[in-house]
Amino acid sequence: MPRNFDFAAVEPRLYGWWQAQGWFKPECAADGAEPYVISMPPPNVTGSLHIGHALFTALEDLMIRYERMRGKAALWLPGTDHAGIATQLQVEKMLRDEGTSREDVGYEEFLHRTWQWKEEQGGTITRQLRRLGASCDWDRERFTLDDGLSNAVIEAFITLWEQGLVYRGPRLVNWSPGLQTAVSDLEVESNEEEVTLYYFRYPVEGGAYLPVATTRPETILGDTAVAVHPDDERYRHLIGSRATVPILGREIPIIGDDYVDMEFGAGALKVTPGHDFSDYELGRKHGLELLNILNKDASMNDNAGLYAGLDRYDCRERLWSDMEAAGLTIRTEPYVTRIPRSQRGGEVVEPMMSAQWYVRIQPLADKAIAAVRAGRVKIVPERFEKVYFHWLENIQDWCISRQLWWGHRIPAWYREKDGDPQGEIYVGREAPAGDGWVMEQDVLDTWFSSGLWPFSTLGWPEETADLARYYPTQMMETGHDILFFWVARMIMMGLWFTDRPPFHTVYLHGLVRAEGGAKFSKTLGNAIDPLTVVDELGADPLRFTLITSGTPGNDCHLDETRLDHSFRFINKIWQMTSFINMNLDGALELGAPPSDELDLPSRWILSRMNRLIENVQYLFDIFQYGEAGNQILAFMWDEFAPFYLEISKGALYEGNEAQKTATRRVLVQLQDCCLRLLHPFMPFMTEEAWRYIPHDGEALIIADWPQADADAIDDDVEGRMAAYLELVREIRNTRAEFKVDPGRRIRAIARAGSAATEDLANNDQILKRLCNVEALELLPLEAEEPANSANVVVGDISVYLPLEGMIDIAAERRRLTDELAKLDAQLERTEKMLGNKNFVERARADVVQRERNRLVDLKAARAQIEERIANLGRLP
RNA sequence: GGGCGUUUAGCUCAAUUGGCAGAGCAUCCGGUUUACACCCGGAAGGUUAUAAGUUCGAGUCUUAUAGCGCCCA
Repeated sequence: MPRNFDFAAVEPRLYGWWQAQGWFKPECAADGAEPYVISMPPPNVTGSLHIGHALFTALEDLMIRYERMRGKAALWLPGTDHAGIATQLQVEKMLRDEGTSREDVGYEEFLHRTWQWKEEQGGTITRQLRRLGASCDWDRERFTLDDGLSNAVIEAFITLWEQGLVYRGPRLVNWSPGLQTAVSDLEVESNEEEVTLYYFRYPVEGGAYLPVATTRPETILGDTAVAVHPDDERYRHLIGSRATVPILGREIPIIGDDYVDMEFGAGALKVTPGHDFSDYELGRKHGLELLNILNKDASMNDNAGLYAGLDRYDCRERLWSDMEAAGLTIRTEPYVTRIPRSQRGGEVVEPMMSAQWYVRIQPLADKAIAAVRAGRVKIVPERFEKVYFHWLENIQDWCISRQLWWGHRIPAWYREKDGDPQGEIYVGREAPAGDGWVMEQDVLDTWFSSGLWPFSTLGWPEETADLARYYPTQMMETGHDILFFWVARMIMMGLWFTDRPPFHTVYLHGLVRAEGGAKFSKTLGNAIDPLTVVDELGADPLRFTLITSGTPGNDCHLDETRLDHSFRFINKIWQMTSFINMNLDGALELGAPPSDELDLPSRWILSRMNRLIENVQYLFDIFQYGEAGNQILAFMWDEFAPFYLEISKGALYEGNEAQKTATRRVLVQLQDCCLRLLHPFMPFMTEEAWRYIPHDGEALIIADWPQADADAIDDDVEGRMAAYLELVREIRNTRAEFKVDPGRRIRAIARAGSAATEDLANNDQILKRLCNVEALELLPLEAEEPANSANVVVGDISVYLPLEGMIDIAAERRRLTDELAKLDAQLERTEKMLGNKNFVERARADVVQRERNRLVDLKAARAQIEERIANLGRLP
């Protein structure tokens, strides 16, 4: 067995082997196995792997490998998303770099170039997922723009149209001037920014003025009213009069509405229904004219009069200085408000009137709410259900059309009628018969196709065998940041089109952030590149770190030192395997011998192991994978390796054949179990290490998941062993305190009498191997206590360590007095608890019993130490 | 403005129904002990943000306050 785990050589070899054997496919399970399916959240086809992808890969592969080991027909279906806006932006940038543009090359050529780009870049991210060990069924890989999925998108759109749930019409939309497309509410991010608040005078008929404040003066040109609060003593007499739009001289009404906030600005409100969502509502309520003053690139249009053609911000400046000259300005002041920006381009989005396609979403939302309420879909952690309900209960119709070129083209045709080029609309797979039909240019929101993902990838709307067997899926694992974008829409669309929720459980992970909560970003240079980590440390440490660093739903702040720790853990396991491997001798019967043939340490460690299996099972059941990983680590690093494995050297090096064989069987059993439990966390090292210990089966990836043996769990054995290990710690502590050379083997003497002491003497390897003492010597009860000794007490066990020439009586007395003080403090606490009638009567029985046992132990230890101090007093 | 989360060791995070607050990293001391120096042994480090309450018992439950973060207006 190699001295170290050579991850760079092993990882590709094992991955290729697993895949070639067909173990990533659900068909490798036994006939009739229950399916377990995860649809992979499809990454952007042209993207490359970042730490967020690594997190979902680690989690989903863990789930899939776990269920595969449990005998399920496990299917992790991979794929990629065409990611309309993101990809189009990338290709446009490429064209810009070539000195050309989307418009210059034209529609056909642009699509051609984008497909070309997809072919070149498309394999990158899926290759990178493989490096992490993702056990996906690559034969079933899908792409949102492939034929099958495009067919599903068209089917879904036409169905919704026929059901009257898709409509087209002019609405105020979030318009992205740079991208020249509408975007949905969700794609707009509003954050507080420092801007300027402009105070100015609205001339009113009769020579008066109304003071108004705005952060967007250019929209004055689109005002169609001024509003004041009907209770406002200052201005209410003006309701019904007319005001004049500055510079343009257009007359508009002054209206009264209690929507106006009298405290804001100067108390009066300019109303721009064409470029503000609140004003739009106000305008509808009051029957105001709706004026559009912007072109699609956010330059001013003819409605802006002499400002036509100016960019929106140039116009703002020019208009303000013209108003200043006209004496209409009051003042400006710094102001903090939320500015809506496009999630993709980062530019300021303008509300603008535009004809778009919408989904009437309420009927779909109602079903989605009901499904979660009824528990047909479970969201982990549960608190996100509230967020989900709140969003769906206040949902707005979904704007699904985008003025992009890259995406699913909406299957609609227009024909001129009564002078309106779009007077007639036809929706269908093919252009209708007759002349003059022109196909819709708009494409669908990327999330429209993503919403169909769990069933479109399995063949829907065709009734395929895969759809029948693997739908609905079991688990949807994704980030909580796309709960609305994606998860809610999948649930809506799944219920609507298949009448079943697309998955049973939603597991939401958090964002991976840098230390201190900073966002990872390339520009900040604080990004951890998963591929660099894989190159340097291997995939396993990255996976283990990501899984054990977080809890469901919470962002995790990734501490890079944990990567090193995971790497060292993996080395540790390799070394443990290596130790077992080199102490084998020929064929070995698998499984531990029956407990009555085992020594105390073996029964102890098997009890601990089975308790671990129980705990891990419980934690997996409640999706606490991180804690499960940590518990396995703690078991191996804090119990198995430093105690059992060390103690086992006694039997292996000095024992008889029966002892050797029994110990080997226990060691192999332990390591086999740990490797199985860890396989979903760190598939490569565990698989490779497993080959070096006796095992049953072809590969760990398809080995059985461990089951706890409740009969092996023995509280009595664990209690006895815990006391001895406590004694070990005390002896080590004492040695350190008296500066005994770690290499020096010392004597240890106990007086016979307690059963525990004799039990310990029968297991002399414990003290011998763990604190470098000779075998425990037993003195008769009536014997004198050994001279010049330090004394160590745990419960009713008292051990003397003769340390000739090293013991300072005064120091020993001080040490024992300190010890006594500690014991007294604990005694006081325990006695107080047990003296409390309420505690004894009301606390759980096992808790009370534990305190009673503690009291007995503490009293015994105290008596021993007191005696010892008294004896010290008699020494010269 | 409404909602959700969060605040635990210097840093990053744990803590199964409420039952003696734990890891890793960093720090200090000591070690080439035949699986591992990618290691081993020992030490130090905490009024669990603050204030009340419920309870025999609170990091955990309730209420209020403050800081930080996210979501929705």
